[in-house]
Order: sequence, then C-alpha cells, then structure tokens
Amino acid sequence: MVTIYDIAKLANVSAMTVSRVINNTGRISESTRARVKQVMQELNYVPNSMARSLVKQETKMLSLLITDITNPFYTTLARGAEDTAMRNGYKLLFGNSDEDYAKERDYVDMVLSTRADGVLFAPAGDGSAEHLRMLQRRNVPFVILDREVPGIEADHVLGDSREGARRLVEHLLALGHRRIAMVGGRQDVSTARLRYAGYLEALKLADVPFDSALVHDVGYTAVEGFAFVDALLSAEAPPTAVFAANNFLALAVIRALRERGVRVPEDLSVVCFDDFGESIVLDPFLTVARQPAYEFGSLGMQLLIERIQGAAGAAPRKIVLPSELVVRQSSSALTGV
Amino acid sequence: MVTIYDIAKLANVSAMTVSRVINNTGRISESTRARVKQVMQELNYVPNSMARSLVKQETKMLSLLITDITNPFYTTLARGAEDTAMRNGYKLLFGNSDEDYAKERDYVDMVLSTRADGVLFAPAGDGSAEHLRMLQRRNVPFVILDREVPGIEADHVLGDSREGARRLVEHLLALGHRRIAMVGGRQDVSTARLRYAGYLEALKLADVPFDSALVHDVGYTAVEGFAFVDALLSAEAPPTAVFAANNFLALAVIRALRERGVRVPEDLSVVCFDDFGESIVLDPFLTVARQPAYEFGSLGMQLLIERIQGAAGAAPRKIVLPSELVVRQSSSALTGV
DNA sequence: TTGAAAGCGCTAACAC
DNA sequence: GTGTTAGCGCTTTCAA
Repeated sequence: MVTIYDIAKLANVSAMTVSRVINNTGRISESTRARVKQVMQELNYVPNSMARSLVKQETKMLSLLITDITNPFYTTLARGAEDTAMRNGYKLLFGNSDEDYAKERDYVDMVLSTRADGVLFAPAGDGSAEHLRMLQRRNVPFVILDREVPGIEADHVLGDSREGARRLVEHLLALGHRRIAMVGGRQDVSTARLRYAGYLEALKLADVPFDSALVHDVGYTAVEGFAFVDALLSAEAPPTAVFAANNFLALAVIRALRERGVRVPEDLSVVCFDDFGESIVLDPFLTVARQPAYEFGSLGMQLLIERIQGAAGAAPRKIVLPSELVVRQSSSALTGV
Repeated sequence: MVTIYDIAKLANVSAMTVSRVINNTGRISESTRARVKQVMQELNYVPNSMARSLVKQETKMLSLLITDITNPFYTTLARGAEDTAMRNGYKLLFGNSDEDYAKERDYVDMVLSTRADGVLFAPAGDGSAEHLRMLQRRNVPFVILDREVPGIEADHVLGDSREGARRLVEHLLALGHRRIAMVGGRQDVSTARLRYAGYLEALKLADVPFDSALVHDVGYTAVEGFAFVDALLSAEAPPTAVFAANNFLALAVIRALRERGVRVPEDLSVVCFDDFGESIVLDPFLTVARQPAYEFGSLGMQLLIERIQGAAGAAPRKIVLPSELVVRQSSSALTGV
C-alpha cells in the first residue's frame, strides 16, 4: 500500500505538502509540486478514500435504492441517477430491495455504516417510513422517488399516478368498455392507491358503476399463480378490459389470459402503467402510460445534490412528472355485446 | 455522530469492551454485554465502517463492473452477483462502463480509491488489459466476466461464444440459407471474435463460400445509422439471413430492415446471441443462443469470494457456460428462388 | 511556502 | 474479563 508518507519521504517533503499537492490547496512552489507529482506517478499512488472520508466526514458516495432491478423503469432511472452523480463528482452505490421491507432495512443499515453522503430512495411502500426515519435521525439527506410515504416530509420526484390511471381508463371507456377490471399493486404503496383512485375517478366521471369483484390487489412483482384471473373470468359479469398497475403485471396477466384461451385484445383489452424500452421490445404491443424514467433518476439526483450542498434547511420540493398515453394494440374497441 | 466512546462512557466501560461487544469477540460478562447493548440501542449506534476498514485493511465491499446496464443480460447477471455477495456478507458496488474505455478507467480508479476487496469485471474489450493490470499491481483480486482479455491471467466465467455462434449459423444452414450475413461486435472484443470464428467455422463445415461483403463490424450497442444495412441489401448477392452478435444488435437490425420494407423472417431471417427475459418480452420472436446470465454473476461472485478468502495463489480457473439454442419465429426456411 | 502535532473512529496487541 | 496504548492514512490547525 502506497501512502502519502512514502511519497513524502521520496520527494523530501512533509506529508502535509503531499496532501496539498493532491488536493490542490494552499500555496506550493512549482518545483516541489512537480517533484511530488513525479513520485506519485512512479509509485502509482492512489489516495485512500476511507482515510480521507474519516477525517473529512464526507464520503462523496451517494446511494440509490430501487425496488426491482429487472424492471426497465428502474434501470433507466438508475442510468439517469448515475449520469448526474458522476457529473457532479459523486460515486453511486446501488441497492435492490426487491419490494421487501427486510432487505430494505438491511440496505439502510449499510448506507448508515458506509456513511453515504445521501440517498436516492425508492421505497418499497408505506412500511418504509420507519427506515426513512432512521435516515432522518442520522441527518442523512435523501430524496424519495416514485412513491410517497405517509408521514415523511422530504424532497420527492413522483409520477402522476392518479392522472395517468384516469387517462388510461378513460381511453378504455372511449373504446366502449364498461366492465373494466383493475389489477393493482399492494395497497400499502402510494402509486397503487393513486392508480386505484384514478381508476375510480374515471368510472365515476363516466357514470359507470363500480364493481369490487373486478378489483384485485397483487404486488407489483406478483407472479403468484394468478388465480385471480380465473375469478375475473368466471365472474357473473366478466370484464372486457383490464387496467394493470404496472408493466410487469400487465405482461403476466396477458400470459395468464392466453393460457386460459383468452385473446388480447380481441376478447379482452389490457392497458398498464410504465413502458418497456425500445431497445428491448421489438413490437411494442401494450397500451401504456409511459413515465419519463430517466428523468426520475436525473432530477432526483439533482435535488439530492442540491440538498447536500447547502439547502439543508430548505423546504421540501416535490416534482411531479407527467406520463404520456401511448396507445397500441393491446386495447381495442369493444365489439359485439 | 455516535461513536464507541459515547457508548463506553455511558456504559462505564472502555472503548475496547464496546468494540468486543460489537464484534462478538473475546470474553465479556453477560452483565456488561447487556449494559453495552442497551446503551447502543438507546443511542441508535451504527458502527463507522470506514474507521473499521481503515484499521482492518478490508472493506467487505465488492465491485461489479458491467458494460451496459440497460441490457437484460447484464442486469440479470448483476442480480446473480448481488445475491451471492449478500449471502456471503459482502456489499456490492455497481458500475457501468457503457463499452467505453475512459469510463472504465475512471471506474478502476474509484475501485482502487475505495479499496474494494475485489472486483467482478466485465471488460469493455482488449483495451481493458491496461486497467486490469492496474488492479493486479495493487493486488486487488478480480474475476473476469463474459469476455477474455489477451495477456491477462485470471479467473474467468465465460460463455461458449464460438460454439453458440456455430450452432446458430448451422441452424440457418439447416433451413436452407447459404448467403448468411454477420453483424459483429467490435473486433477488439473476444466474444465478437469468437462469434465470428464460429460463424466461419459453420460455413466451412457446410462448404459454403465466405463473402466478406456480408460481414460488418459494429459495436454491441451501435445504433449508429445502420448504413451497413443498405450495403447488405444492395450487395451483388444479398443475404437471406443475418447472424447478429448480440440481442440489441438483432433488434436494431430488424428495425432497420423494416424501415426499408424488408420483412423478417419472410424476406430475411435473423438470429442472435443472448435472450431477453420473459418478464420483459411478451411474444419472444427472436431465435437466439440463450446464455445463463444469472449464473455468470453468481458463479463469478463465488470465484471472487473464494479467491479473496484464501486461494490467493491458486491457479486461475476458467468456467465456460453453455448456451442454449432457442428457435423462434425470426428464422425460417429459405423459400423461393 | 512548508511543517509538526493532533485526531477522525475504530481494532490489534498486549497488559493486568 | 477488562483496560491501555498505538496506529490505520489522511487532513485540520496552528506555527514557522
């Protein structure tokens, strides 16, 4: 391990002088600077960032927690966050909670013990409040992404879940559908609640009666049997369309439907929140409310860095990003009776 | 910031005793242990891992470098790596080189300065040798993923690029194709070279003449105009099939073809290396050589941890994971002529 | 323009 | 069982 002392000795200066050269601080004569740099080169010196962080009480490391690393929404978001972090001289540590509170808790412990300067936090759900409070108690700045957590005041970057959901459902209504099912996320997640609210709102505005038999709560990543699909299909008055609360759910639902011989969109229309990237999907099929995933990450990171670099006491800001209705083949006009 | 001294004072013991309680080392009376733990709880103490790492000369942090965070192959690999790291008590730091040597270089600097205990390294290409040697000079253990780098001896987890390519091309040959184009990755990447070699081998075995006009080098992420598609189509004897060196290339090629009015597979068959996950793609269309991405990550991590925990001098191991030919609609029998 | 001393929070090594 | 001392590699503070 090469230390500044090694450099100091060889360059015939004090450790302090070496430190100053490394950090470009203080006044140093050109000759000593050159000599020191020369030795650093030769020894291939790399500063020990732990030692530095220990004294400076800052790590220049930020942390990003997402709930599903396989979901393109989050990987795109991660890119946005990383790009912005890099540009500002921060490193980014990723974590993946898998929508699991226990994993999230572990992650917070890690963030605390590694002394990250701040956290971009996409909460698993309302139960994350406890974890966020741990960060608050430690004065670790954070920005909440995608989902609000009741009781937590902080900077936010959110989507327009309610609005987006309403528009998706209105799209279905415009196509003539009246029996529209909703496959929601868990109700302890704000986006799931809001998408549900948007769904209800659209129905109400159109004077379409609500039928609780058409609503099913399942987790955003739930691939658990999909028995509810049977329930839907065998209902007294089965749905002609399904609104899925996110992209993965929609895909899983369509698969389940197909297995049961139900065609989309001929027999049943399906729409959902969140798109897949075009580099991944050849023939986009789903009608979706597309969210600007990259901006979730880059704007969130922006807020976080501003918060860290000064605006400690400033009032929390909330950015709400609109989604875009993208109509494709998975939804079609209701035909026959 | 709560330190062990705060705990020590309140619990009326020495810092050492607190340290022993935290680490579960040495002999401590039940009463003191209880007292210390109690105080730790009350103060919400979290150990400072930087301070610990500084003295222990180990960080319990590992690093994973991938070349394209948007590619499902790598995100799946990342999951495998993360799961295994976690299970072994390590944290994982992610990095994304974007197939860019400069970014890769920055990343290595970061790894060095954060003193990661080891690195899982998916190199951008042959030019990564320099960066890997930096790690070697610093005695940072690493395992190379997916791509070999000439001149670097290390543990590897690789795919069977040559074999897989050969089988893809043989599949096309079996369908009657004779004019088969190859759209390769950059030739400074081992997998691209091997896939090219497999392509040549299949042609030779089938006594099909090689035509250099049918081969085009482009980067794995190249979405740069795709002028070469025009070249292919306007060739004296245009191809009836295309072998793309990876999944993203295949999609991009198909898009370019469609824009030019060429249908797949009716007018042209397309096959490629690497699949997309089923949670992402509704109707898998591409005929692919599917690699076990998760295992790339989990096995690589396994090797890395073993290397760190003892097998420092052991001979490098090389694991080659087979790929699976998955035939779908993008390839079809040659008709007409 | 340069250096000496002290300390960031923790643990290894040794005493008692 | 428990405590003392020293030091991990760096920067802050103060002095020269």
